Amino acid sequence: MASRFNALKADASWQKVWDESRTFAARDDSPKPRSYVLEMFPYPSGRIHMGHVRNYTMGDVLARYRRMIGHEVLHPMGWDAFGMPAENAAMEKGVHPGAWTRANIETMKAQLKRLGFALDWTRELATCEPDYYGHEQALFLDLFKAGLVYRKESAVNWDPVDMTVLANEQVIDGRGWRSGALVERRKLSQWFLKITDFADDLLNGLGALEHWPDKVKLMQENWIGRSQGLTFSFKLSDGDKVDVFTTRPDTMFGSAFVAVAADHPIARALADRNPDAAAFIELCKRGGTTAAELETQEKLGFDTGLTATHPLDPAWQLPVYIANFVLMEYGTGAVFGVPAHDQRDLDFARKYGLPVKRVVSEGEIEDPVFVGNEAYGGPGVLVNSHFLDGMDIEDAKRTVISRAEGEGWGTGSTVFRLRDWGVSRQRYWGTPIPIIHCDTCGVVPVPRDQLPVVLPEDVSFDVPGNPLDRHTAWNTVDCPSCGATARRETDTLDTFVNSSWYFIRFASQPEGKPFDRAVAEQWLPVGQYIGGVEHAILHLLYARFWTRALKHIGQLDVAEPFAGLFTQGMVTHETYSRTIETLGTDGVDVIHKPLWLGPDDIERRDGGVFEIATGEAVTIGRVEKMSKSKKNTVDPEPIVDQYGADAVRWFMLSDSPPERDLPWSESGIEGSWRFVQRLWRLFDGATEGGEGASKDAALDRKLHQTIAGIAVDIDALSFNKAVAKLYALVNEIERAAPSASRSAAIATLMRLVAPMAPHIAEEAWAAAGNDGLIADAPWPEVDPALLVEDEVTIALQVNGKLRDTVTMAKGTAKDVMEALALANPNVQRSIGDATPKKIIVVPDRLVNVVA
RNA sequence: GCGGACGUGGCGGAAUGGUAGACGCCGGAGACUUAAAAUCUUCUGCCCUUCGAGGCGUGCGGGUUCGAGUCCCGCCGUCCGCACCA
Repeated sequence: MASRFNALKADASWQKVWDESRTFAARDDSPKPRSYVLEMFPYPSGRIHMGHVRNYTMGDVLARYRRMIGHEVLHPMGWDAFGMPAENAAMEKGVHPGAWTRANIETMKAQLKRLGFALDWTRELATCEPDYYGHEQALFLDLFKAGLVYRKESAVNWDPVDMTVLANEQVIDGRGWRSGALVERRKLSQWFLKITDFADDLLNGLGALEHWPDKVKLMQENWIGRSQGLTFSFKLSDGDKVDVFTTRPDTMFGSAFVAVAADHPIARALADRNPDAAAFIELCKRGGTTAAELETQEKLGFDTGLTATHPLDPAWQLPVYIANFVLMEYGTGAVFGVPAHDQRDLDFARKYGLPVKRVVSEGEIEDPVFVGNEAYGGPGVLVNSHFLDGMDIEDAKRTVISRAEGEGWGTGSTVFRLRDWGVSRQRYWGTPIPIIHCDTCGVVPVPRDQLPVVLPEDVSFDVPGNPLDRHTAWNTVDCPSCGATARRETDTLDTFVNSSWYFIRFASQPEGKPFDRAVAEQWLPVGQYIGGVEHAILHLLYARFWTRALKHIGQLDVAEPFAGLFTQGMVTHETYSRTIETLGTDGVDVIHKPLWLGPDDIERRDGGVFEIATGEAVTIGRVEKMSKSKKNTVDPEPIVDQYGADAVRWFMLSDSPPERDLPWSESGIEGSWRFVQRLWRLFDGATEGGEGASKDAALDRKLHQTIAGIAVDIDALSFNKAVAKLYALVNEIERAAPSASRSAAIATLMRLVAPMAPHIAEEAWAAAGNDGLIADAPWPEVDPALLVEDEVTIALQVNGKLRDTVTMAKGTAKDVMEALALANPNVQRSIGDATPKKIIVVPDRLVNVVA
């Protein structure tokens, strides 16, 4: 008789079977159609969290479903194992980063296994092992040889807490993305990858990514930031010249000044002989870079005393300023100011009393004197602009550019916001950059036969900074070129380099080289990539670049690494807090602030919520992303212990659309657990023999509609809809009287739930006497004849309002429908004395009487 | 400031321009039980009700349409990304 489904026991036994039979190992030589399903690999921080569970469950459902429809599926897992937390742990706990990382991997791997993911563990990799990063070093040298790697002295973002350089992308509001410390500017010799060589291609390539979210494509587009315009020269009064870039060459006749960045060569030259200029430049550098500071920061300038000759009017001299709002990193580091049509220029002009001349008019206004403090940037017609007068903006741009090119003082040009990728990190726990610095030979690549350059194990973290710098036994080497004593590069690679090609290594991992081209090309691109939207720019852009770079050097012919991308929402939870009083920094003021409490710290009683430890009343806060700081995390492991893997997986897929946030709740997981038990009661009952040989046509139809429906939903990653359809099917099976149809439906249901709840599906499959694994079973076939209803419910409307519904045979003739509608008492009552003016009949849908 | 997404019951959310609220959660009532748990049945947008029905409902205001959650215009709100990018 019906027993309980023992999830703990079933989970373990089926996981063991899958493991031992290598059920999910992908075959490189398979003749089947291929599916590469990949979720962003985790950083081994210690334990898995609900975000991982949700991410990997989604990928798993897709992978298992694709197997069932006959694909050879590659669904691998590995570890993004280099990074700063390991070094932080080393400093705080005195444990070696490698030992810490490898222990975390063991823990997390065991946790992932308990969720029964259909992963090919034979391809597992960890980026911190020499057999991964050694190949990365080889690829780095290939790119170096191809001229895609260079070294330059540059101002870098220095994180004073983590004691490292950060990429621009890792600076958020002027603070380090990890430490939150205010970033300083420093000059260091750094390694760069020439991502800007591919700026155009990276931008254009977005157009072909049909299965990427528009949002992510747009974010990348904005990040790459292509601007078309004119780059041209001003002759300066000292005989020098200055190049500027503008997207508005049409406004040439509205210019009032030229401004250069504080670190522009002209500014630096002036500072050498003018202490006031030097002081101004210092002032500019001190300015904060946060959004709030920038918004309120005044536009400041320093008059260099130089003048610039307007290229279209030799008699016209413009003052040249050093200005705090001009960026050296963008364009040419110099601009010409058109105050009437650019807000920053207007602010600047008003402050220094410069002329403000209107050159674009949106209507009747043609007065050259521009009034007000709001620049006009909209459409219009050129005015006060000599030969440009009367043209629209685009015409005027073209005219000025062709004139500049004809006269030789400027060229039409494209400028990108994207900068080259600085990959040097002054850290230990990363891929050593395979370069040797020799006093005589300069920069010398490590010879291939000396790869991998392995990280030394014996390092100490008792002082800040990079331990590799202090490790002279490691960093002192003979120059491969001249044999003299030389020094190893002690910078390591940004961890984003590790994740820029791991998906290629998953597809093919030979021993002697990074990948086998033919094998990798069979699997790539990744068909469906799933991960958090936080990687929309950095990781995804770098991986796209790396793929292009490999293509450029002839190692891999793949246009894009990820054909399909899905960004899943976060797992959220209520927050709990009570207010505590604490003294402010002055030691006097009393500040009220929330003390966050965890879900296990509180209890609900007497209609309220209280802290268990103190009995104090607790405030329920907003539902937020699970985070340690808000203490609203739920550890997956005890949940799996209590409810089993299938219930947890089911909950992860239920209710919320996968791209939106999923609010974790106790009642939700209990509901999922109840459903698993409901399934078991059906499956268990089915083995007792399906009594009756009768057909149940309605149930047959429902079953086949469900098979077809959830296939569509899974393909679209609409797991919540697939789950709802399964609930509806189960409801109907439970209500149905015993019949052959019902028994068949239950047998089919096993396969329908197999991608989502694989353990109970295997258990039921085996109990029903089937051979082999349900994981290897084919997806049920759909009988197309059963997808169409033979009866339909028709809505009867009067003036668009629903008055009744009637059931009739599908395909009922229009005039019959109309007659039935007019004969309907509810319709008649609603029409009353009025005469129908018009009757709309939509076959198999509705009749609308307009009266 | 620029760009984007979203707004539907107490909650998560369904809905090719055609019966709004599928499915789940919470909640109510009942059955089974000595009792509880589990399970099952049933109700569950709001208002009004003479129990036949009716009215109102998808952030707000307009519009297109026989018909709008869905399309168009204008607001409001929430969230996300970028941000002195010339």
